[in-house]
Amino acid sequence: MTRETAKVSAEGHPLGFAQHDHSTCMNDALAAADARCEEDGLRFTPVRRKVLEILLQDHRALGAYAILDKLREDGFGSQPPIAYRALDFLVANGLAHKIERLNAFIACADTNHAHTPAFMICRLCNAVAEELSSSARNALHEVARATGFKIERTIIEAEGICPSCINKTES
Amino acid sequence: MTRETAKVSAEGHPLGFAQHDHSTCMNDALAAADARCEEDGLRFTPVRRKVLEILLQDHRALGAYAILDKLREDGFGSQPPIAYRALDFLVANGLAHKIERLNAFIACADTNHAHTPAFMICRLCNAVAEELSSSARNALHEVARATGFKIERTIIEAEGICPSCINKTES
DNA sequence: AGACGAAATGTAATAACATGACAAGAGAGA
DNA sequence: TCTCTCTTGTCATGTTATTACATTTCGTCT
Repeated sequence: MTRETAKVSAEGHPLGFAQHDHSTCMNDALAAADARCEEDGLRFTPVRRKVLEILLQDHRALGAYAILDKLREDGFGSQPPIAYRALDFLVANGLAHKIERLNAFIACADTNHAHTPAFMICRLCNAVAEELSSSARNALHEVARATGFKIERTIIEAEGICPSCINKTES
Repeated sequence: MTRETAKVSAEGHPLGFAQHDHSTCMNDALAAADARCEEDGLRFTPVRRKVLEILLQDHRALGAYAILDKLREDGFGSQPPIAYRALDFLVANGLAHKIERLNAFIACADTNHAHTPAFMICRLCNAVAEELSSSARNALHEVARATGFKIERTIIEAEGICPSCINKTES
């Protein structure tokens, strides 16, 4: 996987590797974010909203600098901290996630619950699926409890090939 | 956690957060690596061996540039690819692991088995414990199978506070 | 409304992490 | 020895992330 394809890959079905109504999903997510920020007294400022829009629009993991490019196009500031601060806010409040394997960010697929999901990353099409229930996290917590380690955050990512890419290579 | 402490932190008990006989553990690991490379027809060259020694010596996660500094001190080349190539070799052959959360590398704590362990990362002392059995990985594989996703690599890391740092903050 | 403190933003500079490209050297087998 | 492959040395560059500080915006108190 080159860095280039990581940034501009044109394929894949990120939301659980399944097709969906994109404009609806975007509007819903933004509305949910509005409601959530309102409720929690968070300031959902223009940059923050814009970054979330960008992430939702692309619907895949995006590097901070890719986001920064889009911000610039839309007349926002273009220095790295602009993007990183907005991303910090979104991640801190569960509206987006960081994919450590890719050093990239993705909009949260389920704003309704606080969660630390698992991710499945396709190395061919760069689609990223968010796995919400994740029994893996529970398993990890059990191990930690046995060790006396206090978990504050879990990072669970699987890298491999998504169903749709498996089909393509088989044919 | 600053980048500085990440590089030179002086405390912590990385091997499962437990104390151990360090020189023995280092010699054993190097001997095991020698044997393993011999067996598999791998070229365990001086740079590669040196990088493994550095990782074993520090016994914690080390960034590529920290390793590079030590290589330079020992008369090896000092350009980034020197370190990255050796690290690639070690990681590819299970002699070291990359901690994605830290963009850093750590010597493998159990060279005898091929494995993809889980890691517990203390954000106070930067100790990293390797968890070998990891039922979390099994759970992840089950989820993937249900989805039709083909896992090639798993990344399971927990960030939090290790037992010894919990004790310190309590007192 | 005016003053104040906290939070957020704008901007420059720099640090930290990682790869590409190509030349030169070392080892294994014909 | 020739040659092919793997490894190393080196320069250059690309990518990701933070520090520091000035400025603005926003809520709140009076």
